[in-house]
Amino acid sequence: MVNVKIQHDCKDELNGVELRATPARIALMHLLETTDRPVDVQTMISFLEKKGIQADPATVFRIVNMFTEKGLTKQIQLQEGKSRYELAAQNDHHHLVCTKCGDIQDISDCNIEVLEKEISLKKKFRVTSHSLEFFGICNDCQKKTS
Amino acid sequence: MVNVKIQHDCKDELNGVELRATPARIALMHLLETTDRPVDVQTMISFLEKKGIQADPATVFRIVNMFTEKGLTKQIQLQEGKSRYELAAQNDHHHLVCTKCGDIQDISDCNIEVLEKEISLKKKFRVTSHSLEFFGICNDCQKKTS
DNA sequence: GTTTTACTTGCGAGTTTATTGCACTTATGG
DNA sequence: CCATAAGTGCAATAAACTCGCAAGTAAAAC
Ligand SMILES: [Mn+2]
Ligand SMILES: [Mn+2]
Ligand SMILES: [Zn+2]
Ligand SMILES: [Zn+2]
Repeated sequence: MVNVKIQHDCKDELNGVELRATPARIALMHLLETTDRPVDVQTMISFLEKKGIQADPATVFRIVNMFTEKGLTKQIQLQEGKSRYELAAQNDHHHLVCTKCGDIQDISDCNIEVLEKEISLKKKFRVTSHSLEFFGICNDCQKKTS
Repeated sequence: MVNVKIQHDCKDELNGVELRATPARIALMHLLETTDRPVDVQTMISFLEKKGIQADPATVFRIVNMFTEKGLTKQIQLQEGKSRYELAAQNDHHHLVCTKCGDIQDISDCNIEVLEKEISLKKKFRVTSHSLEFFGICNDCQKKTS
């Protein structure tokens, strides 16, 4: 009974939101499920290439837009002039971005919700989402002599 | 003694950071000083045109980069795929971005510093800056029947 | 006030990120 | 297996932004 669950192929996730399970989409879902940081389109293209799936940039842009539209992924922008994508299933969290090595870490348990409520009341602004990012130097980079 | 202080020409601010006071720079400093929301490059170009100063986009991009480098302005990105700029002299604050009309309001007094300290300790990440934006529907847009 | 010089700008070319139309291909349901 | 709707590749296009270089100008030196 070893290896009964060989490796799921994301077919269900994709068909579940009325998207066809194409090689590129399956591979990208795997990538997103196994990566601990938000992924940009260029990284996706390289990843697909390594897997033997050549995909046109236009296609990958269309895929991530679809994924986001269907609620599979969340699009985030970390002041880089490009978008990154991560699974929407993850609970609300934010990021630590190292301005030296580019490392991106998740942080949770920021009780921003408290702030949100204050804003709703004080400013009469109906908050639907927020983005909070911290920039600085990660632990590793602090150790490096530079 | 009316109108003794005609209208200051930002020459001091500019020369103070070793930048020459050119017409475009002076006009843009005025714009930034009198606008209550972060300004993007296209808006700057239109503004200059209205003032009779035609400026090449490359020049305006260079100007805002210089301003930011010299510490006159802060560059911010509100998930729009482009940068906006506001005076760095303003105290630390964040923004409410209406996803309907594009309105941008300032918010201050978010004690993010508390969070920053926690992160420094827990994650050993040296925070140098942060970005916090709330997206939603502004008061005016809530009233509109849509 | 004129000259000098370093700083600025305009222009053109080029890069990166992203979108769109259209013909061709493929996943999916029957 | 077939039909068809959905997806993809390719080419064109667009917006944001950068860079080199020649020409222009602000500021300082005379
Ligand atoms: Mn994340
Ligand atoms: Mn502001
Ligand atoms: Zn780092
Ligand atoms: Zn609004």
